[in-house]
Amino acid sequence: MAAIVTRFAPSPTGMLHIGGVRTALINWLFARRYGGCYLVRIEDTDRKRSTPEAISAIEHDLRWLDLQGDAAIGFQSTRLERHQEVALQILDAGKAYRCQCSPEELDAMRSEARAAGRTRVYDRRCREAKLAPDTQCVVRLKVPTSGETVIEDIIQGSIAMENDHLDDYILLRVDGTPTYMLSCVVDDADMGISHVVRGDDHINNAFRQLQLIRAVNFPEPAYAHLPLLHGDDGAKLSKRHGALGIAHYQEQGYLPEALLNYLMRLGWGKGEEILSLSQAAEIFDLAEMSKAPAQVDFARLNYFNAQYIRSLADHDADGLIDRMAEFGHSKYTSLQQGLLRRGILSLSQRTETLQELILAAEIYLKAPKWPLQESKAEKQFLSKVPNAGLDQIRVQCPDWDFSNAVTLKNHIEQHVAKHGVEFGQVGQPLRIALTGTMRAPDISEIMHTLGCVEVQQRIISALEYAHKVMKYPTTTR
RNA sequence: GACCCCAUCGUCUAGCGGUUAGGACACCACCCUUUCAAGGUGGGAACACGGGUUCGAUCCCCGUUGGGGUCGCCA
Repeated sequence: MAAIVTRFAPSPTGMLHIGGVRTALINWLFARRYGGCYLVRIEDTDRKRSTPEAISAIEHDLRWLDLQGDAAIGFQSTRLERHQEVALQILDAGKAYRCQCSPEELDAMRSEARAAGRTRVYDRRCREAKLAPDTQCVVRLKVPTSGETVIEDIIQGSIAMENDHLDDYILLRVDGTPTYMLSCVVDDADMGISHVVRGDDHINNAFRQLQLIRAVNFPEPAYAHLPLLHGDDGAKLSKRHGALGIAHYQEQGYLPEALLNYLMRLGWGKGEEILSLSQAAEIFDLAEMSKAPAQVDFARLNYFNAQYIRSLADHDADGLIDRMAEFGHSKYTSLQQGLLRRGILSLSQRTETLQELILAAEIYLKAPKWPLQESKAEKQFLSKVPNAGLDQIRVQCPDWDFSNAVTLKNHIEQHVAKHGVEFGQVGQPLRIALTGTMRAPDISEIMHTLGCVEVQQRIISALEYAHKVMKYPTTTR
């Protein structure tokens, strides 16, 4: 078999959305599976609609996802002359012709065709006119008027289309620039693309592109048309869903590998659900993909992201902390890093995104500010603090072993037993004194993470506040 | 409207003629428990419909319905 070469070919007319990323990912996966090459090409032949902002956004997004392609990103606009050359070649061969129909005439044909229930719009009136090169006109491809074109699509199976339903579509515009149909086919051929893997909104293009490929005798690529993704409301997903731009997911604190893992599982169910890209690349195949469209489900995406965050916290805490710093555009001091290293695992069990993780980590990086933001927590604290003996804990701290949470738990349990109360009567106010919130990790976990000195200081601050508002004694002395 | 495609729990999926239709997310209950989680156990929940083919259809064929895509001098 010839070398496998795939490509992802976004047009820079807007944000890269989740559907486009999935297409890129599938291209990547397939190329990797068969030791092939995955390329990226920007389809910017429409210079009116392509923007430099969109191009840099796409480059940024692909870099974030690490789906940049195995060679430098190509730009279709740089290959104008080659596209024109091929068009002229087809023209010379008599397989294309000049057409001078105006947009107005075409509009008329369009409504006529629609009214008549015809798929083909253009009535081919210039087909045999043999217009001179100097007249203002476009170049159209002569599509066979009979027979049918069959695509053996790797995902969709065999799809047939009657040639008479196909238009003599435009290759070169009036201004001489190539259309997408032309440049796509030429670039695919010149880049040696063996497998065209794209959204199934391109199925109809495949029939038409095949006519062009045959007209110029390019090798025919294999096709695989992916069913499109739908939004969670069942509506179609598109560039117009601004909120679904990939940058949005990055800003929310999703991990690219989690997003990709989630996306990979839409339409492909082989192997374990949580599968790294390299694991997936070992077993992936296009033929196994579902023909049915899938809806994106953010709850499920969150689950995948949470799994990745937890696994990172468990196996590569420093790596995760680095990513938190990067995400928050901040740099942690070595003291803070130490705190995070100790606390990250239990924090990760209650967060789904980097953003949430950073927020949750504040309990270790910042002492609670009294009065508390969380008034319910403050009420809870004030009501239980008189019987909790927090100051005794503070005094005993230096004698306790802070090196791990298990021994700390024993110390606290002994303290609780001495007081003859329920654990919660001490644990609750202590947790709030230490973190300022009721939603926090295990109390001994918190103390272990914070360390003796910080625990003492936070207890003092909390008791001072209690004293201030309810004349509660700050020390046992 | 014409053409093309699709159809298993709410969602993502497994299934490739004979299964108690499996798993995951979400949801509910219980357990664990010092809060919040995580974890564990259990539960409800699906083959769109109608015809065939067959001893037997979720699976094969044909319709219907529903959904999607395309119909640009956009890509």
